[in-house]
Amino acid sequence: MGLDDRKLAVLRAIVEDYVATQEPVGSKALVERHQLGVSPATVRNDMAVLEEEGYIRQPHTSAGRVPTDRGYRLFVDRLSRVKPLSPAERRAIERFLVGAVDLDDVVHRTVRLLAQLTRQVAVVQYPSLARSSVRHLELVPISTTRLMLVMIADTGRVEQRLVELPAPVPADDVTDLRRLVNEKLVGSRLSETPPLVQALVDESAPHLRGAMTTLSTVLLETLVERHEERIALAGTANLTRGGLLDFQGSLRPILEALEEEVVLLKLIGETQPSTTRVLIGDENEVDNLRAASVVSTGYGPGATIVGGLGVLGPTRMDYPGTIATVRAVARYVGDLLAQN
Amino acid sequence: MGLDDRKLAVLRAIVEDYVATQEPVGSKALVERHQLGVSPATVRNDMAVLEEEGYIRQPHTSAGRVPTDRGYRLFVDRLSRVKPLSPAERRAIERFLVGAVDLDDVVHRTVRLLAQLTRQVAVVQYPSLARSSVRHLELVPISTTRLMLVMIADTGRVEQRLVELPAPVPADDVTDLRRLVNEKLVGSRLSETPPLVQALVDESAPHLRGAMTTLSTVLLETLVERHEERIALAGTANLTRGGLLDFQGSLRPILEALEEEVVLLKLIGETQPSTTRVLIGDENEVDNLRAASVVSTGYGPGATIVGGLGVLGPTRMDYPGTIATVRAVARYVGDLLAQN
DNA sequence: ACTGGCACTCGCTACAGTCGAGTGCCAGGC
DNA sequence: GCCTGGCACTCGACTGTAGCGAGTGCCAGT
Repeated sequence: MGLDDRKLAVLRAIVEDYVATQEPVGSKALVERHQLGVSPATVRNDMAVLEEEGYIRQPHTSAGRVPTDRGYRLFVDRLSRVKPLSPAERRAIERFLVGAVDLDDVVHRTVRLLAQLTRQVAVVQYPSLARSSVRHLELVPISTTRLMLVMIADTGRVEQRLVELPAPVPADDVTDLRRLVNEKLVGSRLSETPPLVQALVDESAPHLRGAMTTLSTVLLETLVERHEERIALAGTANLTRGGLLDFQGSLRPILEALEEEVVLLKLIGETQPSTTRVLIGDENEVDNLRAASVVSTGYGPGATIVGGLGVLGPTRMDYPGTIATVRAVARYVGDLLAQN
Repeated sequence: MGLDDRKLAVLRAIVEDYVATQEPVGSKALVERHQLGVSPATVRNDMAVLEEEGYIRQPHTSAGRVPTDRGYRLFVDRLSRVKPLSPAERRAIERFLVGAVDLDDVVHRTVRLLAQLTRQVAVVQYPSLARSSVRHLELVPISTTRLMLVMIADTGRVEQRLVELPAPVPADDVTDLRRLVNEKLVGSRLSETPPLVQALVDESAPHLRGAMTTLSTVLLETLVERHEERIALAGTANLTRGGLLDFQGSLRPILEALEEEVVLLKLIGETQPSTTRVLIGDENEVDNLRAASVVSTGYGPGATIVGGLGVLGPTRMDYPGTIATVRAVARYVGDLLAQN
């Protein structure tokens, strides 16, 4: 792969121009707009090599070049520096997140902020229950055979679920149940809960066992499992920028994918390390999103990660800028959670 | 306005054909597909009158006719009967809603069901807090100066909010606060709450007054006000059916409108009587939605209404079918809530 | 190894011509 | 008086042709 420095510079120039203009870029325009110090003919030769290597391609024989997914990949990995945020953006972030009163509020503000700053579709995962620990469990009697189970996590997340008891349970027993589950479970991570919950059932007094069993089932089935991951979404209207040129003319598959929580979680929820993840076009496992790119990262108080957030846009996006924004927002949100 | 029966029949035929084919309909095709018993020439004369009255129009001089918003309005008001649901649809509704475990679950299932059946964008408002009454209020101490206020409404809705207390409050006082707010507020409608809450502050013992004041503020400000209305949305991908022919080629304004909760509430939240409301194109107050129609209705246990639900689609939609589906789903959801 | 020149490709636009669906109008018939 | 068949007309959709120009690949020359 004889990709000398100049060829890389050419690739970078192509990506930058194409992202800016949304039009295939030719050799002549390239030398005019960037100081490459060589003639169009030379650039053409370089382009031929780049095309052969699969970094760029020609939409039509007589058109300029367009980066391929592979080209964007190389650009992101080796040719771009993360743009520092403008002071204006910095201020926007701070102003937007100050005054959040609630976890719900934080998440909603964040997703809107992210959509607005990047001008793309923003996705924010609520702090994952699997990565939270229990701060408090509350049992509220609704009737003699129904309880409302409310779980408050240390991340501020609150989940509730109706529990149908197999038999009527008197108020005193509810008090006992409440005390028991709190004694055993408060402070423990939900992902490590199953054995604890089992022990809870085994150790409870006979007259509580029936209620405790259904209670534990609900806890395990609905609160611990992935099913209860939550997602906030904003900025879908941004998909229509670039008037159907992006996404090869059909928003349909994208919108469909965005309606599936499972898909969204896959996109932004699997961020383990604190690095920012960039998925470009094809690299995406979801078929519907092969015309899109995703920039995502984890967030959380301090160094721990409790959830993911990111944005989705056309492969033709401003990667350095987007990456910088996503990171910055994640950091601010993490700080906000840390104060909690 | 000399709109005799035949002219109305012609209008009905035009609407039905246009909705089915999505193409301007001409006089010849009309007499072929409907038994009007007259010749194309006669139909043409009728069409000329209908056009003069503003019920239909010609997109181009040499094209067929297309209904105007006014034409759809007349069609909906006087020319269509509500289609009975097919047994298949009936079954789909039942199957879909059975097994809902939670209010959240009910709402999510409902909105997806509605989107799927009507093949349009579905919107479901959570039971309005203003129309609910308090079943229980729970105060969970997070720290000495922070409480989590959890409100459970009789509609099954659960809202929580963090309360920052002005001064540390010992556990015993929290118990007192909990008892007081529950004694006073349980059973009352939230819309009628303000005086009760005020009384609560006035009557509380001096050492509780500070905490009670902020508590009441939170109750009033965030739980009672419109701000806390919630909305579920599904089926945005359906906007892309009809490949950009609907919505005059731009989804942008629609998607923007759908991101604004306030707008959605205006659309479906203002349903007072139990009748189904149909807003066609221009009739809509939201500028962004002047190319769309909305069919909405209220739902609730029995005859009371606790929230709204509906669908949004192109003005060119199957009104009778959509109206029938929306009504049926609303009724089923109401029944489901009544069982609660 | 780079550059200028040149022939070539091919999409885009404009233009002319044809086709046909659909209309409006009018004279004639029930 | 209302309906009908006929006829001339309009105009969008489609087709084919031609010219333009951006952009390329290649080659010979420095």
